Amino acid sequence: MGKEVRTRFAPSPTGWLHLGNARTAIFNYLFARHHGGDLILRIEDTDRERSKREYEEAIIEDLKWLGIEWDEGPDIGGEHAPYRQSERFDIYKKYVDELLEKGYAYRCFCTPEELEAEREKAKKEGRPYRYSGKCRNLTPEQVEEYIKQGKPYVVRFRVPDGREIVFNDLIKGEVKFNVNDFGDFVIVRSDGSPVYNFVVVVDDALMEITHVIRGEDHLSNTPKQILIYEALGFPIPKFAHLPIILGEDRSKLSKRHGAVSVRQYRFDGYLPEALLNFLSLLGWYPKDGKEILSKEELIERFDISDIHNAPAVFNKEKLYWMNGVYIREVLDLDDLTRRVLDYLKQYREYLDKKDQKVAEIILSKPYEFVRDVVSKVRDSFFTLKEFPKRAKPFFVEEFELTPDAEKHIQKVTPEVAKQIVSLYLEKVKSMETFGGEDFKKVAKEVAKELKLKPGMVFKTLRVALTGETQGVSLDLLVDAIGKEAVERRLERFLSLLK
RNA sequence: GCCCCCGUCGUCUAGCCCGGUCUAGGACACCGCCCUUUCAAGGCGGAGAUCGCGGGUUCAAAUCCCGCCGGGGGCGCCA
Repeated sequence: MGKEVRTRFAPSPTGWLHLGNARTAIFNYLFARHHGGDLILRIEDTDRERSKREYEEAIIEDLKWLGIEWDEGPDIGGEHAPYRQSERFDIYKKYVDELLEKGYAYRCFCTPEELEAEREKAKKEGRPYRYSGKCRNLTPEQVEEYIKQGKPYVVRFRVPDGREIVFNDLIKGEVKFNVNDFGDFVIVRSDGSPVYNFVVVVDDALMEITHVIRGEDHLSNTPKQILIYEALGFPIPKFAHLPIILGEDRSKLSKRHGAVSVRQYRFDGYLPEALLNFLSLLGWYPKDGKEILSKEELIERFDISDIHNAPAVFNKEKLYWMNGVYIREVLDLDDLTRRVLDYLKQYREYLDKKDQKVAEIILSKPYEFVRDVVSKVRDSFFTLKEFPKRAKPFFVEEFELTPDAEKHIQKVTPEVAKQIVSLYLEKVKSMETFGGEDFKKVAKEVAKELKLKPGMVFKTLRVALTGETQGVSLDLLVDAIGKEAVERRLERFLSLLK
């Protein structure tokens, strides 16, 4: 109670968690934690048509996955429960009654058709549409009569004439609106359900939210909300409107731009730490310029006044790079290995057919072996999804030659390839032990004895051992799979040549 | 149409509030070289922004003022 900072994230469960909303959640989280305050999760499901419980669950799961923690919410409760707006209708009703009683709101019996006509007319005359105020001054008797007749009605907020609303946005600075730019707006629908602009105010006030941090698309709603705060006698919180995230074509990021949900990135093998880090840097930058930051470092450095106020284009290339940094530099080996394994277990279906097979093999191998492979290839894959492709040579012995590999064999001629591989195999067999450090030495011997360029020998051996013309260092591969596997593969390759 | 927000390399941004140290710094992407059996990673270097445009103010402007242009968001019984 009475914490100095309380923020909230209030998604509506009409789809998966969108990157833009995720960033809003992150900023609310960072801000709250930086100030030792609380974050409240509230579900805005007043739109019964579009809200779905499964989306709510998905959003909660994605938020948790990202590493965001809240102190009160529908899943954990709290002293301001319930946290789903659909369960708070009684509360809203009380405040609607209060507004009605005090004259701040009134019942409007206009039909959708009438309103549509008003809108048309305004458009034709080239002036901005505003509700005419037709029902503004109905007498109590008229209202009673209409109600008795069973006429449906909405409740509208009575907007005072000519008021200028000024507020100091934490990001935008001083913002002014003239209340005449919008007419008396609806706060309760004809089906009795209250509308967003009204319920946010009631909830934010009752939940003692001190800082409302949300997307810039809500900026023009703010004056309406301030009017309601005032009418209800609630203290007005501080507002901070985040610049929105744009797609490559500089329009608001949406499905058209491809993957825009947190979940999609998860399926694509992104790490939550990387996504959190990246999203934090969209419109905000730490003073010391450090880009790779843990959650704790982000919390420590986060300062809302450093938020850039121009919209930011979502640059997936950089996210991709950053994910790679987390894979090769940030996570410790066991952690990384665990994540690779978990990913393959859970999201195998998102891999190519070929990679799915590789994934199965990987999952069948002992943990230590997989970890060893991960340590050897971690600087060459950028998403978890790419691991099977990169690690394939370590796991698959019955491979086919890629077109490039095929071409290479034709180029050196199958005869010479056979010579190289046979001689190499012979040498390996004659050795007591054969490890990564021997690989190069023996290859050079072979090149010398056959009077061939070392490069050609190496490439041929690569094809013989992996079926590919490029990939991990062969000494690392040999180290991991061991002498016997090398012999098996070389023999198999020779048999393939026949 | 009306209201509001925004405008530094292709992109994310530092600097702008408190004019000079900015011949505008960093990161991603791009190009080259090095390392290397290949790819990747890594190291080094390069190219890339007359700070949207035009006027002022000033000895001096990315930084202050004005106008314009451009981009975006909002104008619902959606949130």
